[in-house]
Amino acid sequence: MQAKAPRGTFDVMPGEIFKWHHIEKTIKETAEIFGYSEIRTPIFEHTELFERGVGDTTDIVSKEMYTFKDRSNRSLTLRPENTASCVRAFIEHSVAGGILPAKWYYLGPMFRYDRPQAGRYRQFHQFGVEAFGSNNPQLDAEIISLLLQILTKLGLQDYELHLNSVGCPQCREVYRKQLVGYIGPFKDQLCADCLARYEKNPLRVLDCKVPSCQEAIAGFPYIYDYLCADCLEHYSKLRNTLDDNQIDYVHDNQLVRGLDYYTNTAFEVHIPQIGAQSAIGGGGRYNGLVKACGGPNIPGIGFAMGLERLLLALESLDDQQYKDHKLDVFLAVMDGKYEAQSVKILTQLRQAGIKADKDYNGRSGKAQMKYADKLGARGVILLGEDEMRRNIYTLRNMDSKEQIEVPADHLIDAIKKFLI
RNA sequence: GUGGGUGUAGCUCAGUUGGCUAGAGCACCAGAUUGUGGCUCUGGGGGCCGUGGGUUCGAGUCCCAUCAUCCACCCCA
Repeated sequence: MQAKAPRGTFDVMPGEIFKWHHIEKTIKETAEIFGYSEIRTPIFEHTELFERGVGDTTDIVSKEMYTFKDRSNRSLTLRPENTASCVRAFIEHSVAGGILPAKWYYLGPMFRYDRPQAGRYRQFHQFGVEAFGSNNPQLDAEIISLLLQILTKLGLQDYELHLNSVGCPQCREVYRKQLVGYIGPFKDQLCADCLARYEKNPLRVLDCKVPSCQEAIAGFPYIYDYLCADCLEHYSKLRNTLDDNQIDYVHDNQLVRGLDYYTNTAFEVHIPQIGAQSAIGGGGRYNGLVKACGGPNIPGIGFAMGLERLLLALESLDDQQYKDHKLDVFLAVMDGKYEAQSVKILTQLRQAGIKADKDYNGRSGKAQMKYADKLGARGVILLGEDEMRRNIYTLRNMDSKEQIEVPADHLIDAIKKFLI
């Protein structure tokens, strides 16, 4: 039995949790300003949901899922992402029969069996949004804008937005056939990975980083050159909307997302400083997904954002601004015979909503002062022989060192006036 | 799944060509005259030297394996 969290997982200890609270709060507030409501789906789902919803040729499904059998021999899988679950919930609860678009957000842990490295964990956390029931490119722009606004609110400036369109099944099929024809003669120049991509998902050969592959495919057309009239219009409307709203982006012909269900808009936001895993968020349109999962023919769009990566990017920022005094007052008991009395006072303070604590380890008076200081107390209440006899308390302000005596009956008011 | 780096106290690290009871700083605890914090000084607790083998009179130091961790590939958040 070793005390060690499993590989690729980690604890967020109490001293660090304020960072998480801060980004979670910012994220939720922003999503709600944009009109998105939280949805919580199960941490595990039927394995089949991910196989169909994510695509069984993807790396995620083919080699990264935590899949297990339950006691009734059902095959279940810890969610590797949350879009498939949202689609399932959308269908299961017949949301399409209500007001559309349905605008949802989620926040929670995801699981992928990957080799850990900077910004990549086996249990990691994503924030994401999904909007079902509109194909309006303004909605694509809204989603991108939401993602960027969160980054801005958190104080992150140095991000890059990459944008592309992967077309619809019709124009992509035309392009795919052309591309296969182009690549065919150069097959022997491709790396082993690209040879596999050539068979399964030839578009992905385009963003291979192996130099020999890049040489082999140099000059080949991109999907952009094959977009049909509708897809091209969708893409230019999106770009116009972004331009109108001063959102900078880079058109990236090589941005081809790994998940099978994407149509039209694809985007990624990178923060290069955080390492090789620099994609802090990414997403796109998935107009065929709801139908593919057995629902009505309803379009959708969404993105996901990695919270650990967000934290990495935020690490350079000043921590202090998020920290607060942990305690309003510390109750220092200078004489052991008043221990019982101190517990009663503590109870009153806490009932009055004052953040208060005391020593439980028999510290001396001096040590209690040190302890109060380390706990970040604004003030200390001194309780000893003198105070008990005169029915008062001594109140010390830890910042100003000022000390006053207050009648026992007025303790709560005095604390609020003197310290808070 | 592949490659490289690293594993010594809670944390950051020293530890000379293998050789006495394994060290420092920070952190923690206790003192520095009687009921008072941050600075300073003094003292103290705490180490299967990642784990398991091997070489040797002798291994923290060398060799092998294994695990973990970090970084990169891959993929992605």
